[in-house]
Amino acid sequence: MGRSPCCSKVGLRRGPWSAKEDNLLTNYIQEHGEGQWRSLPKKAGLLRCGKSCRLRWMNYLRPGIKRGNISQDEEDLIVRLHGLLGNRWSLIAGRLPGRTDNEIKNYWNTHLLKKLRTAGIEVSRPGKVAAAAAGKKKKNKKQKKGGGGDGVLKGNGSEGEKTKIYLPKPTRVSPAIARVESYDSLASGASSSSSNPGEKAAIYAAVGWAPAIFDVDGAGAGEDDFLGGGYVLPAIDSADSISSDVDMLEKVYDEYLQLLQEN
DNA sequence: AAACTGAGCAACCGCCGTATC
DNA sequence: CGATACGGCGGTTGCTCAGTT
Repeated sequence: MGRSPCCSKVGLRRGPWSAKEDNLLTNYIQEHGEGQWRSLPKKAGLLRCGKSCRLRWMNYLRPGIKRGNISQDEEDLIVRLHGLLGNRWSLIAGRLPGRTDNEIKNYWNTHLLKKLRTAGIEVSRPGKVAAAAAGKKKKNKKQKKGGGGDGVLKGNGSEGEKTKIYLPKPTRVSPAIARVESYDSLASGASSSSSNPGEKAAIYAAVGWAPAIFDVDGAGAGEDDFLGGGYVLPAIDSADSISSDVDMLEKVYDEYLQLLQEN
């Protein structure tokens, strides 16, 4: 389908927002509510494109936004949810009140990836993002897309095709997820509408990371390691290592179910 | 003190799915 | 039923600033 650019860009401001622009936007939205982003800038007297306004509002001006100081709990949750959902930042953000997808994405790319790597944990990021985050960005401008960023949900593996996988519908496969102790302690009292472990694994499979996302690094991270060790991506080394502790699985699964319901 | 380097983060870009016409 | 608008998402870029040489 054809689709015109969101804005003509002609005569529109770009770059950092000024306090005045923030005010204009905030005031307008407080009066008229969100939505109609395309026409909003004009009505609000902003020389910005609608997308830019939306982004600014969603990420910074919206009431209840927390900035910075991501707590250990939040960090743990991010890691777990990332294991579940992959780079679905908006979903992850949905589980962290006051946090935005952009912030979480940035935090992941700048802090967590580094932390995981420092802990000897390899995080596979099919496509190119890994390079950008690890070795530090720049270059390769405009090789965007087509390479598929998110290997977890957008399939693709490492080549160019796009095989998109949408929110999974559970189907049965055999459970196979490695236990990661720290996650037991992390798992916050998940409800237990849960059920069949096989079904759970199926969901992981459906999301695309099963069963390899969590894989205990044999050498093991000690308590001081990130998350107490255990978050190891990506490869399944063996079926043995993904033995059958379903405890963590159940908890995470419950969360995941909630996620599905919420969305 | 200046130049250089790298990390962090705000913002942009392009694509997608859905709604509407 | 196709075209377009819209909202949203994830990946990437590029500016800024702190740390290092």
